[in-house]
Amino acid sequence: MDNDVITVVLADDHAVVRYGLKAVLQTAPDITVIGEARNGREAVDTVMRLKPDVVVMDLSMDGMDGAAATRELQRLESPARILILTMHAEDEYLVPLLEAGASGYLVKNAADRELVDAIRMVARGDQYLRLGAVRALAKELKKREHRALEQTQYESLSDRERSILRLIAAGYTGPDIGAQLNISAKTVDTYKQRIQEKIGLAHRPDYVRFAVRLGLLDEEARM
Amino acid sequence: MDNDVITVVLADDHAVVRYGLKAVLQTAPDITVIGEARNGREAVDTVMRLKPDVVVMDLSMDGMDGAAATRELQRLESPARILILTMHAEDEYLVPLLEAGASGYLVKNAADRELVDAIRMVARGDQYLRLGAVRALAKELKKREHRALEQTQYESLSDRERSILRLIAAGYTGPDIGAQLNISAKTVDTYKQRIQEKIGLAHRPDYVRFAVRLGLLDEEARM
DNA sequence: CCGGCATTTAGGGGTTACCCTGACATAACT
DNA sequence: AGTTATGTCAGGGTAACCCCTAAATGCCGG
Repeated sequence: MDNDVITVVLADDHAVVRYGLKAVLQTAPDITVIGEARNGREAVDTVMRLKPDVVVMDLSMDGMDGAAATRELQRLESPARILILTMHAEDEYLVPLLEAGASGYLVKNAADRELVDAIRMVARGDQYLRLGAVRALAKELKKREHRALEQTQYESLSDRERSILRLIAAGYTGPDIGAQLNISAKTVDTYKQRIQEKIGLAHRPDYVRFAVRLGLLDEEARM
Repeated sequence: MDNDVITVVLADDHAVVRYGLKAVLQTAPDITVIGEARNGREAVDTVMRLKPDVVVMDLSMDGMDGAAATRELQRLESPARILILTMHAEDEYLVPLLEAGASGYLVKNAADRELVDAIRMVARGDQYLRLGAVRALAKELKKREHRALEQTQYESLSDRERSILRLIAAGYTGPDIGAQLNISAKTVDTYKQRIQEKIGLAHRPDYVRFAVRLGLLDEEARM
């Protein structure tokens, strides 16, 4: 857009972090902070209004988070480059962010210099990724695909089938489940067969693994 | 120590956060930042050298974390007051921190004003706790006690008994377990009874809840 | 040194749960 | 009106579960 100054909008729900980022970026004469946002919603509004070259966005914000805001921002006509900041090296968030259209990914404890470099790189249109992030990419992609498949399968079940799946995984017997739901044990049998036909869960270990991966058992076990 | 100026040391592994904190604290004339540290180890050294009134410490730092550094600092002759900063409202860390000797606990997205107030309070010797943190305290204490009890119970079992417990919770039948461990299904029955006698797990749902709370199922379900 | 005590192993027999096949009712969508 | 999805239930054979009893091993202490 302009070859002289890189305009930046900061999005982070912590005022101290925004102060710190501004302090760092003031040391770079070719970078100017033209706006700030306290959450994803504000970030979208501010970016639409100010049209910066780069958005420096926190990964975890209340309300609309960094990933959702990134997706939203990519819908604009001339989308800004987006550089994601994250507190720790949580590579499991990398894939959906890149899918959402982020151009870079940086840990907050990186050197000040690294932030400035990253902003310049994404402003030029390059991607900025830490070493190691790329390695985690392939592994993570596979895991997410499989988890997404299972989630879809789970959602394809009817309400009753989902209840029976959860209760079987939690270890209840057919008759127990019938008593809890006020239906016959024989009816529970039928749901078991439908679940097997639909998503292939045959024996109890299959149920338990499936439920653990989708986090269905955590709620039941908390006191 | 002195009734005029509160001396502060900042400990956070993110330079941007330290910049931001300094910017906020410069607005308070009665507070002076006299030192900084990038991790728990440095924090201990710096505090021993400078003897500040208050240490503002990040919860999560590489190497020695905030909790460990807090414990360390409490060993000094005239220990500084310690104010813990945390990124999100993770109340589960509250109890060990207070045990370690922290005087206050503050989320980073709190208003700037709140940080200044908190520093003044802990400098006076008062405790600063967010509302809700105290409420979470009793609940958290109970949960920890119960979890510790269950962990002790689990460790009181023999190796074989632990194996059978995990496999039952994972959903395997007696004969399946026997085949996996090369023992008779009848032997598995015996272990079930012993587990019931020792820690009171009678039916499968008891096994599943127990195993979920101790995290025994997570490893099995990961692909 | 030997007699409890914990651990691992196993069988018999009664009760219960599981699996498969088949069936019917309602609502929704075609 | 016919198909599909969903919720409900039953019968009967096979398999698992539960309770009681009991053997062999190994270890620690009187």
